[in-house]
Amino acid sequence: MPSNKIKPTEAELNILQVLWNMGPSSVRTINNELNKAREIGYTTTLKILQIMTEKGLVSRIKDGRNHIYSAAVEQNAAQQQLLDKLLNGVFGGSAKKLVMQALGSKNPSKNELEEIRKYIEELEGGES
Amino acid sequence: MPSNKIKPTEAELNILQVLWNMGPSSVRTINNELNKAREIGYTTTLKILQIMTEKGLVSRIKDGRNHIYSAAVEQNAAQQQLLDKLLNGVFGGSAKKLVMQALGSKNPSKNELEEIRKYIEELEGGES
DNA sequence: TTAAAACTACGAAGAATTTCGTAAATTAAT
DNA sequence: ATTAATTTACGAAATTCTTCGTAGTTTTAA
Repeated sequence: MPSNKIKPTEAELNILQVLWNMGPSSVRTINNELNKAREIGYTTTLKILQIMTEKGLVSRIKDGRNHIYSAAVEQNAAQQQLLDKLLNGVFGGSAKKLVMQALGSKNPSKNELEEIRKYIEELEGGES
Repeated sequence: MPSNKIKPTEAELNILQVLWNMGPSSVRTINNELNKAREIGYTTTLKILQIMTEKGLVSRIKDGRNHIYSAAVEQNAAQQQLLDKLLNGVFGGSAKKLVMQALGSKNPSKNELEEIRKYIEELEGGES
């Protein structure tokens, strides 16, 4: 298997989000994005990226004097991992509870609900 | 409103889980439960509980020389809070993606799917 | 060609979290 | 009654995470 356990810290997760949304990016770009939410120093972002490189959470290539960073963990894998943790951690393993709470608290559009309903019907058709 | 923001640390969350599952418990009991997963010293557990008391995450009463601790945050509130975090953190705020991934990866029973489907239909009836 | 600006590396301070040792008090056992 | 065991409080070490300053290099601008 490709990677072990994905356990990004808060700061690392913020950076991964940027990379997932924007694709491969320079430190400058990433830092600019992060600063939309909260002031954070350039070298802070750089440092975290260097740590993430060591951990294998991101990869980087040189582009002139710059580094271009990319997420090295799939968004899906991270989603799955953190979802499992939440599910077992606070929802006692009940996907139903989690799903219902997610649907209830956010208010998804009719379209989204429709898609989810169809998906459920697919699943129901499938197996026990 | 009763409480502000619930932001339990990892260790605190482990303890809350025990309290949610077992109800009000002594330090000894809690520590025993935690030790089923991983070795952890008695005074460590005690210390975390003391910190949690200060933060208002748990409450306690005296029972002879012992303290009996109870969760002071509702499981629901913690669920909501952590769900939001996951949603915004890794699912880009899309409840649909989260729900579908949760349904897809776990495999809920037909009964559960049925309940969820009904719930969705309720929601669809409700609002925009 | 010199000065300013932008970049990486690195160390280390600061903050938050986790861990446990020790002391003091209370209870239980011998 | 002594001793051993159990408990709470507390301090502080150890660990992890976040933040940034400084130094050195490379590029850009004047």
